Amino acid sequence: MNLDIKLRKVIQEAVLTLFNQSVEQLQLQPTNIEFEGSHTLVCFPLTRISKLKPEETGLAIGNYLVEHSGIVARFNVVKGFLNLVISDSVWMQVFESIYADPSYGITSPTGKEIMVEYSSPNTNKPLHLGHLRNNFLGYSVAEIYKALGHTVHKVQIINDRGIHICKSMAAWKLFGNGETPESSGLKGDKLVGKYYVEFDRNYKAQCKQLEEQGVSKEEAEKQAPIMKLAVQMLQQWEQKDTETLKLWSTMNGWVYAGFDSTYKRMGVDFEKLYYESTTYLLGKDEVLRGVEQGVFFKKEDGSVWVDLTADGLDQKVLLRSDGTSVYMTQDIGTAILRFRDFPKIEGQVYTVGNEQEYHFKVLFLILGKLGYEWAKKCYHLSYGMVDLPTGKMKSREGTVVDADDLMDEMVEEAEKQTRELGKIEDSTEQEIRDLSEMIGLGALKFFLLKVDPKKRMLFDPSESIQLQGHTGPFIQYTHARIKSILRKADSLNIQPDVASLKNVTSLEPAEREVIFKINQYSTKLQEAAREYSPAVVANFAYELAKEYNQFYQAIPIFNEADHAKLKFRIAFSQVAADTIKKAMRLLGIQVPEKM
RNA sequence: GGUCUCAUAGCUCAAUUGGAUAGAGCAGCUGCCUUCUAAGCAGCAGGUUGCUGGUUCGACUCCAGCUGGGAUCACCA
Repeated sequence: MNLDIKLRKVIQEAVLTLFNQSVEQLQLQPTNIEFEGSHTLVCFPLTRISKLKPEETGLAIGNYLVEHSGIVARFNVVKGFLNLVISDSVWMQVFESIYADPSYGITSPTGKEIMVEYSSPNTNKPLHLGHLRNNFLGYSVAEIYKALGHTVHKVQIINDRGIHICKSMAAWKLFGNGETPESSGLKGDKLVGKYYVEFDRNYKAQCKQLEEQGVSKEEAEKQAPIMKLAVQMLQQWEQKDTETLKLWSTMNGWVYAGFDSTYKRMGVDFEKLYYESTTYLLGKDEVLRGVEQGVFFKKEDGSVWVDLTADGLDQKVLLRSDGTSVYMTQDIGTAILRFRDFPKIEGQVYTVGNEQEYHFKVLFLILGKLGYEWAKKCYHLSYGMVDLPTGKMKSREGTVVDADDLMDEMVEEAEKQTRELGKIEDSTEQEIRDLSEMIGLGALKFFLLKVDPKKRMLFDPSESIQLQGHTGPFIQYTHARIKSILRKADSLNIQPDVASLKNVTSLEPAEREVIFKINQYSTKLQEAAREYSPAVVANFAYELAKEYNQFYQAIPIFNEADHAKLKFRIAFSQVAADTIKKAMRLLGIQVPEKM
């Protein structure tokens, strides 16, 4: 049984015995470093029950625990805080149970299913820094839920339809001269992105020219020939014009090939892809059904609305007067379709930036009004924007940080530092490149995941590329370091086993700290899932690595004369490395054997 | 303007969800490689938690107001 749970139980027992009353909630927290002990009971809330001063309450409980618990060796009371010292034999038991359990931290299947949506880019531009945060977050949240025994379906919706892709198509048709990814050597998404920029450039020039001829701004924006072409192509697309459809699917195909290689490098994956072009009509029936049921209403011009003023929001349009769908309509259809495809899922997690908070509030309310119980189990994993030192990323100002370029830079920097440190002399060129890839991506992922998803964050390229300190590579390094010890132990034929652990009766403070951290793993995992926050896992991995390094620096392992203790330290290092690896895996970060 | 949200060391982030003297990293300064990997460890310095009130044994955390950022409120996606 988990130590914290055990401790809570005996404290509850103490309170019941001493004060003749039961308590549900106990405030148990880690002890501050300046006091002796590992667990601290906050006594203030208990004074109502004990009818004693906080100090006296702590003293009474402390004495009881030392005498009856078999867990607590001694204690001290500072103000209203009862600091408990857990006996080393108990710490050893905790360690032993983790060590002996090969599936520690892996929960058996719960039978619960959820869906996680992430990425969901438009198909007119390459992926950028914002998508990286999105992808790493969504992927990691999915992995965290999997680790807790849930079945998770990773999906995305691809916005392959609409005026944005038609803009790229229009520009390509006018200026492309048949250019392809093959002919240009450009990645497909980059090529299509290039024509999107080309569209914008020409569109602006045409607008300006028209305005100089005396046309009003609004009129110019409509009349610009290139825009007229894009709009015309959208209409032709909707009329299923063969030639337009062909170009559309060709260019989208280029984009998907480009995205695929980027996703592969990022290490993210999807079980199923939803395409807007195939789902955009599905919401319409549901909306019309809603009109019949009276949850929506129709205006005189034929447009359909939902009234959310009772929920503190306003009225939203669901179908245009010409009967066509809006974005919201599509999302209604897609959500319902997903629950049909995966009938066992309890809910959905939408990994989408916080600028769409209002949209999802409305979406979930509407799904609830349509009578879908699962609407309550839908969650918008809303994350903050990634800012640059210069402010927001603006495509028109060319300040967008491209995902592929950024990964290249990070890996390049990792390789540079790896070679400078010169620890890899016996490695092949290929091994150095693989290692650099692992470190560069580890740095990037950790950087984006260590921050609370809800908060907007700053990406300063010069600082973000750091590989020391509170970073992924620091943790990767700690893992590699431990592996080096394990290799040495193996070569010395030191084989740790459960039996020899029984002969270890005392622990060094640094060892206790590491066991304490490792013991927190499952609690942290649950917290991360509850909060939809990989940052909890990231910071746990960092703290564990930090604690281990302190142990590593303080205690030379192989100098130990006591053979049982030596074996324990090898076992202990093994568990630390495994836990680091497991935690990092949930972030999508690999750890090396050597670095 | 309405609604939502954020503000913590010079910079980037934490703070066990109301608990002790608010912690890390980077940047700066000082030590530690003849011993298991110095991408490390130890230490110094750095704070009126945006401001003003309130709630209570206790507030970075909750409430109100103010200041300053950001988002959102389209028959756009």
